[in-house]
Amino acid sequence: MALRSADMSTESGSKYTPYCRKQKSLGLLCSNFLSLYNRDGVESIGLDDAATRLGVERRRIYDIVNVLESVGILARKAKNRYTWKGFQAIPKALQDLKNEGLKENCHGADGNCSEKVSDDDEDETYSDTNNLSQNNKSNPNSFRKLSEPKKSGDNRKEKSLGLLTQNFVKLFLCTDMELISLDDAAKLLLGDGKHTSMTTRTKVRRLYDIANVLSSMKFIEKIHHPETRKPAFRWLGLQENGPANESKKRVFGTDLTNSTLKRCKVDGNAELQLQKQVKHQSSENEVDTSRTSAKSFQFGPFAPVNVPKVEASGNGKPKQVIDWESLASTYRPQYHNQALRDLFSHYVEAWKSWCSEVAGKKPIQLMS
DNA sequence: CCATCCCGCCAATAA
DNA sequence: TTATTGGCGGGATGG
Repeated sequence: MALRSADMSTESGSKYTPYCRKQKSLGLLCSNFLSLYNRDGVESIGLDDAATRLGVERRRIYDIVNVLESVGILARKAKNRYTWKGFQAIPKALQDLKNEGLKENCHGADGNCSEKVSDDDEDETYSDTNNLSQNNKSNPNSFRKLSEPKKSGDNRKEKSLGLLTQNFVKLFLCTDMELISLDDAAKLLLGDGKHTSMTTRTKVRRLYDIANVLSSMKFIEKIHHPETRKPAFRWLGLQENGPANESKKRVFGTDLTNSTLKRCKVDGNAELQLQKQVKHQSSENEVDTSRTSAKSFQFGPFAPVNVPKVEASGNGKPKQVIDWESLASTYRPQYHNQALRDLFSHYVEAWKSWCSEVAGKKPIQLMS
């Protein structure tokens, strides 16, 4: 149902939709997802609900959810159902990842450790649904953890987006590499040299997906290698090193939220055709009329936060961080559902929560 | 050109 | 069986 695509028929006179790819990116979707569910008392998230409200196919929700789960924000509860853990769960999840990575690592006595972390099932957040040991005989391998079985005839779980995400993150957390290109990551993560062609290609594709999501959450950032000119990613999420207490101070760049509605390119007003069903009833989660007013933050009278390529906007300072609110508002999402409308106002709050709950500490640059 | 990565077919898995 | 999950790679988009 709802085969939605670039469709420009029906009226040969209207502005044909240009189809801006960025509007459909996983990064944007992630931002929207986060904004949508970071609200007050969200505890359970239904995949169908998410897909509907975000206006995307189910498949994309799986992508998002898998990577978010890898970082602790979500936890799978049941079929079609995830539990919202929130940003506060991130630090621990990352710490766990780091520990695991460190443990699994350091194989050889060599100083150089090119890790090949591989399988590792669900992260244990202790206080969690402890499933009963319901292992049936028909599952040969259920107990296996360390000692990478190089004969990975394993299930396809090894290739899951979630695991890839975790391993990717571990790379940043456990290695001294501060800049990692996706190509290198792919080679590193798929261990031995059994590829050479499409294997890497495919892996890199997945890493792009992951990187987009992680970027939208500001865990990583894409930059161009100074010398090599090649694009790579740098970790800028919170890192541990907080001895016992973490300072709850500022995080990444101060946000300046401008929620100026803006669109990507030509206005696509041909999107009302798919409004055949306008059921705006709150599908599943009851929408409580919580505080929606952007009380806390005032939108700075900011100009045109451009997005990726800063190109001399009216701003004199070339220093500029891109945060996802701006990002999201810049690319006018054309998902239907007017729930999206509130999202924008909630971006600010979401961001605030994120800042206060998580003690990001990498003192990345701040403008001003 | 080449880096990026969306779309959705269709196969594993779960109910 | 059907429904849910989600690898996987073609090929379009954007630079």
